[in-house]
Amino acid sequence: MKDVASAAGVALKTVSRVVNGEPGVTLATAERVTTAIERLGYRRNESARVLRQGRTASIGLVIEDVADPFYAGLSRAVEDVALRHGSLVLSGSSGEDPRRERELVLTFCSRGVDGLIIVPAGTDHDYLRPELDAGIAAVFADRPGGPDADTVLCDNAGGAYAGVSHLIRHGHRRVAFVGDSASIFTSGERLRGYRRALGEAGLPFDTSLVATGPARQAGLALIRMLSGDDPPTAVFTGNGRITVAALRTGRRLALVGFDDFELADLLDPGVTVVAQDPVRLGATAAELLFRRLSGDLGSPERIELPTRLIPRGSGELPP
Amino acid sequence: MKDVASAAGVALKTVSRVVNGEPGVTLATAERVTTAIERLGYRRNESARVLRQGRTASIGLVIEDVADPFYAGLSRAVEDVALRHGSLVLSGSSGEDPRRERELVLTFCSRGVDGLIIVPAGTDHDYLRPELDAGIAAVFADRPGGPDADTVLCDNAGGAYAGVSHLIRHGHRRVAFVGDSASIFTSGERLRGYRRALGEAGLPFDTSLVATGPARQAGLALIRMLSGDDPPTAVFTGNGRITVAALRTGRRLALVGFDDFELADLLDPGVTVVAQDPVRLGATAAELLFRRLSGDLGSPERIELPTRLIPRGSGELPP
DNA sequence: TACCTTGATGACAACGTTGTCAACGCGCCG
DNA sequence: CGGCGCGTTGACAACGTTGTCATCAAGGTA
Repeated sequence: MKDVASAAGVALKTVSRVVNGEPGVTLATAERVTTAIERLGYRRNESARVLRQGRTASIGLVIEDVADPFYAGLSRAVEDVALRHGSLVLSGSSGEDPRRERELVLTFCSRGVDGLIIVPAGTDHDYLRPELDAGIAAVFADRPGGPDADTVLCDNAGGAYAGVSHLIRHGHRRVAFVGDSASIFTSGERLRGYRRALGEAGLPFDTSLVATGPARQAGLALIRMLSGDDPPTAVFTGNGRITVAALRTGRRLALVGFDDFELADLLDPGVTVVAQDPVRLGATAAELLFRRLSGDLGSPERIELPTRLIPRGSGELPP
Repeated sequence: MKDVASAAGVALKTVSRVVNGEPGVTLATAERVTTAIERLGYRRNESARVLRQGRTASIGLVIEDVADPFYAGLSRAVEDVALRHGSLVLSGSSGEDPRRERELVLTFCSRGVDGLIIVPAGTDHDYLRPELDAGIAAVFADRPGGPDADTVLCDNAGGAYAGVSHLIRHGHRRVAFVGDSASIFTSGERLRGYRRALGEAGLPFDTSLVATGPARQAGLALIRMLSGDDPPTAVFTGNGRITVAALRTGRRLALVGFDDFELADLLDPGVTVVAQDPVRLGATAAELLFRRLSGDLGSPERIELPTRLIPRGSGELPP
């Protein structure tokens, strides 16, 4: 910038004004400056600008794994909203590791992000306190981050309730639940919906029909369950990866899965799912974040997005 | 930092030393400083550090669309490698728009990224010249960015050749090619492999068997082709989205698709594909970038990763 | 005792930008 | 013709950090 200034024969500040489109510069002067900028290939140093103004026009996004289609859709939505607000996105995958989540968040903060969108891996977010006090906004997505934090969720319990009820309506009395570790919020909620559906139908909650854990392990548990005596006649799977694991067992199962996935309709039978909308989730969280950033100081919001049951065949198989 | 210094009763520089683990500070002093840091919840301002040292420990990643599983895998790999090198990743989706690509790249540069990994949407990267001269490293991935730029590609032509030859070996004489717009590098290369396979088998190149364009449009073209007179007996699809579009035509097709996808094995028949390895692509590009960043000034490299034919049934159907 | 070495600590400038305020020239009004 | 206001421009400080160099005290040596 200094070089540009001397090349154009003006003061630093004038160049700054031109670069930022501030008023109070003659057309002729602006012209000279612009020419010099072109000629020298000058680009503003954003770090310095950030240092000076304290605003970075960037937000941090911490998710579990970009390679998971659910989070990939969410990412893209966040990115698009950020772009519309002139912001960049720093993103990182926590891989369900609370330590890594924390590390990412703090790194983002020290880089001066204006706000954060976090899919929390851990449950304790006290480490964020100083940052929040310092005015960094944060929105939690997919899982709650705390009682007084902005949060955007899917209706996990309701979705699971709808899916399991659907199976029961089709005549099933023994419906298995195969899901993620129950310590994960979404998984716990879905299990809750499952129990509620059973309860309302007057069916017992039978722990021998419940398997939780990582996808592969859950798949094995399902196989054991199916080859035991008095096996379930239908299965409700608690997330996309586990739905796929269930499909890989190779059996023709009455099945409803939580989370939609590409090609679900092309399988035989088509896979009935409870669909979430990751794009809407990401967009909603991002919009909320930018509302906060532009000064909305209202009390914390907790938004719950609806899910949608999509019947495709597997959920309508008789016992 | 100033506050910490006065709280601990030391000079600014001493705090800086402690924060950076520099030698030359008594244990007692360090202790006092650390305590003060804890108490005040101090975090180093990375922007200022960047401004001072000119190094940001962050790289920029420009891809076509994070929501596409191929790029999602690539992203995750880049992220992991960057993490291992203590770097952050700024990422953005260009959506095949060269203007947007340029905008993203320049924004990243002005934020002072140390290097870039670019899946180029455009063909002209002259706008990068000033940045490259300024010492920012760039690696192009999946598509070449220019003759003298580091590039990591998949063996597109070879993969397509293998896939089409596979169909021919199974008795097909009329093999259609349905792919992306031929102006996209990967698509052009795959078409080249297709022609080579035909040529080597002594089959004619028949333009009525070639359809290119966006997925939906290509799908429609395929349907027209199949219901014409003298239809193809087999189809080679040029990317994942188009493979899916072909599957959605609902016909039992002899089919080999470029790019693997989840559940390809669960369809009936299983879908034979030419698999690329997005994770390896991303990791290779990132490793190359970090090698450059750590001072490797060798001449530009062009790395071509192999593809792998995975027979699953659809590619082995007879004419 | 005087001098030198060593290690700890601090003062200060610099990175590139922008906000603040002053200076300057010009035309207008009284 | 003098003073005033306005629009343009520039000088300077500040953002928070780190690199450079100076300072200072303690301890060892001649």
